[in-house]
Amino acid sequence: MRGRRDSKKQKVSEDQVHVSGDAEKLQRTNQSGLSQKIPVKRHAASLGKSCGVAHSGVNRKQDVAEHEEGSEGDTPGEQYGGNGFPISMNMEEINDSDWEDGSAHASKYKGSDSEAFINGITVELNPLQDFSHRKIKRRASTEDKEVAELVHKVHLLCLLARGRIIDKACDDPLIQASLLSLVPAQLLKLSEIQKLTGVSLHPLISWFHSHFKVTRLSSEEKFFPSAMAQALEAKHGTLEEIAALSVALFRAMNLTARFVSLLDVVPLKPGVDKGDLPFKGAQGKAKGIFKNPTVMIDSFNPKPVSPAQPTLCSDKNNEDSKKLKSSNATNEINGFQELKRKGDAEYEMQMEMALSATAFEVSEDAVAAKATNDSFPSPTTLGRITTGLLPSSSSQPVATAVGASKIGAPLHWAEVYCSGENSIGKWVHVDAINGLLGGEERVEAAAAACKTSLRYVVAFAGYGAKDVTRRYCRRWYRIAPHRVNTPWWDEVLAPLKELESRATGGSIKLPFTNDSGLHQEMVVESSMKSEFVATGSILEDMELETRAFYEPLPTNQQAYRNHPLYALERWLTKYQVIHPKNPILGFCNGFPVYRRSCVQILKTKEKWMREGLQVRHNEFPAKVLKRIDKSVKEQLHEDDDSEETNSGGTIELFGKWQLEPLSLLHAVNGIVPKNDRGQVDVWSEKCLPHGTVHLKLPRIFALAKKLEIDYAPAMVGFEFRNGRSVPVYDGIVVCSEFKDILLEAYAEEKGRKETEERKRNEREVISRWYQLLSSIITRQRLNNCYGSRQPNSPGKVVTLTSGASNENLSTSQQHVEKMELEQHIAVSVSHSTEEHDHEHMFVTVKKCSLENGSLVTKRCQCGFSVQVEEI
DNA sequence: CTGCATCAGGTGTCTTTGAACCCA
DNA sequence: TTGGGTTCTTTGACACCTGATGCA
Repeated sequence: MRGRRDSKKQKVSEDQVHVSGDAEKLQRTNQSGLSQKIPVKRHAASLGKSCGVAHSGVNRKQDVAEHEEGSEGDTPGEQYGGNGFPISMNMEEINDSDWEDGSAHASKYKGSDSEAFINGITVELNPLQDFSHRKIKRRASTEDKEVAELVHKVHLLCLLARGRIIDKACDDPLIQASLLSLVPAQLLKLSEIQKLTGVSLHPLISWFHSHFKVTRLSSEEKFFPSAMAQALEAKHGTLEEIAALSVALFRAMNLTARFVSLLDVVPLKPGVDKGDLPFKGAQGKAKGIFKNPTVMIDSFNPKPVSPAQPTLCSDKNNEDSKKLKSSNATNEINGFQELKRKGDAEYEMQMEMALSATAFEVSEDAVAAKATNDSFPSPTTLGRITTGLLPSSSSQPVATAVGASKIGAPLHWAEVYCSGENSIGKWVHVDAINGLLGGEERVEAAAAACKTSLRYVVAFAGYGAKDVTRRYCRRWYRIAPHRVNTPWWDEVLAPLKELESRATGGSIKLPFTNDSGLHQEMVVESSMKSEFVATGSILEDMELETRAFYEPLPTNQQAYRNHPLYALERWLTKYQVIHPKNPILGFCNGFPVYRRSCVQILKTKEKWMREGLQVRHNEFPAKVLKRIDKSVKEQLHEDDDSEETNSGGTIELFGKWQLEPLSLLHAVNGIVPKNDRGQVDVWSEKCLPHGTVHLKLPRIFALAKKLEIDYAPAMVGFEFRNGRSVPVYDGIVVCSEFKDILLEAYAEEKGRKETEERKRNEREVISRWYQLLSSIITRQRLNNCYGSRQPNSPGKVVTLTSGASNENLSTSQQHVEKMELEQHIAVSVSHSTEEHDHEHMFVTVKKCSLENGSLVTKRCQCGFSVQVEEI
């Protein structure tokens, strides 16, 4: 509670900061010599309110509320509203939207408006406040999250595309040939080694490391192969270029090599780890994601520093190593000896337990790698690059602290396939820039030390790509939440993986000849290629997947919350249970750690039934929950003795291991088996009782009832309406034998209803026309008797002004009839008016019988006729 | 300074089976 | 009188996530 109270206090304080902060804006914008306080007080006086002067420690919102109340309808209030923001604007909105974005709004109040704005608000400056440290936190909305994810994905795709471009450049035959021409002859023998091992690569990497330097962090916007060629010529360039050159060299020497890139993508979640945003330091130049992530550190201290200390050139390391010793408590000279922190011992023990429990042996290589870890430089050492060639008068933005911390993050390196490693071969990490070999275990730590999160490590070859992050991370559970959803990523990589797989496996390399200095690459595709491709790729996949099994157990309980492999009982939800409770992989703070696969989801019988499953007989609930429900409470009050009520107060949950396929009831003698409510729950077709069908036709229940066929309403789900969830019904369930009868009857009934409806409409139309014509006749008679010379009557077409005449004439047939009648009436009336005083004498000419009477057609000698329906 | 444990609040998801009244 | 249709009113418990805080 204390913490909560404190946070509330802080909130008030923040409000005060807002006021003061805006006062600062006013101060900034009110450059015309106006005092900061005087106008404010003047306005306060004009309002006659004591709220005028803000008093430190008084809630600003209260002040503003009072202010609004007092200024309602007043001119000052209108000024306030008109200059700052509408007076009707909710102050909460103002808090949320306006105060936070100081720079944007500051400009809004410049000029003549500023004074009026100041008049409308009461502030007091607190010079002791440090506004630069004001931190306004806003919870990310769903939209923010979606946007962040989209940006993350786009950035990822851009970096993938970039990697492919670089990879393609590594295959450039000219660059490869040029590189080969530089390599000493004795090193070229490397290509002849049948069973290549990491160790055999040492001389080559050493040579490369001593000849090529990283001198820039960001590349110019230049076509990459050209930039690479220039770097080759100059023997220095960017990280990307030098790493790509190393890959090109390996490929030129007929080694199977990949260009590997750590994709430093913008965070997946909004507002997370903003310091790591690759483009943040670019001073808003909005070109970050398309450039090297370390672009913002272009012009850090140009003091010439020796290149990265290679493991293989250890004599260079001493001095820097000493610096390291003092600067990085976790590292020692080339030793990277981890500090023995609390929990490390437990970690080691758990690691062993996990390994034994998962029955996976740590390969000798892993042990060897661990052993060789001691020979790698620290992440900080990795960060050293040569910057002496940078112009001291660079106009590039000065590096930020955050950006600077990213210097030296391992972003690009190579992987060389060493067939001599293991019995099946192995991809070996080769960082020729830093002279590192087999240092995959170090990459994560080095990246972390340089504030670069290791989330995606992608290997490029053959214009394809493959995610090899697993190889470089030790704690996948930490990375996984920061990666994009797996299906999407897999889908993106699938075609690229195929390309990569084709390029890196299955080629048999013949001994090359080096005639007249020109390297002849002879690669003969083996007839077994496809088999090897599949095997090699799958083996690597297996290797990467297997790493998950010897991932160490986290030492903190929190890490088990969403750990993909391990689970603690305490983090289970109420609908989860551990089953079976073995093996125990280890302990965390005394709590047993289980496999995630042992976490079972529990559901009620009803829920399982919806999935076409039912609980086996004599199975006890895996878990029983107490239901705290209003209705149950009420029920308990009403009927304390009922056992049903007692059981209704709990929820019995069952696990998947207690289930069997749903055995549905059978319809017998045309009777549909129903539930307690006299209905059938049709969650899916699986839930339909045997021998029944679901007929989804409107009002078919009425027909079933009429035909005395047994049926049950089909409840297909629920919808929330009027504050409660109500069942949704769709059609009925009847026995299969009645299906055809019902459908036929339904069709027949439908036809009958349509006919009935049509006849009814016709009768209605006729009736209305009769009314119309009757009124016309009456009108005509009246005209004849009393107003035959009225100006608007003679010779005029009678228009259909009757309200009834326009209704029910929607069909085309009716429309035609109407038009015909109009003509008829027009002719008749016109004719009759020509006869002046003619009085119609109707003679019955036609009589036809109807259902409820007869239709009589009467015609006058003048040609005017009417139809009269006699009932 | 960092990482972890704990707590509390915000947010989103899942839950779920009327009753009164009118009218033909 | 009865059965069918319409209208009324607009949950709340809980899991999960996140930020704040204290502690080692």
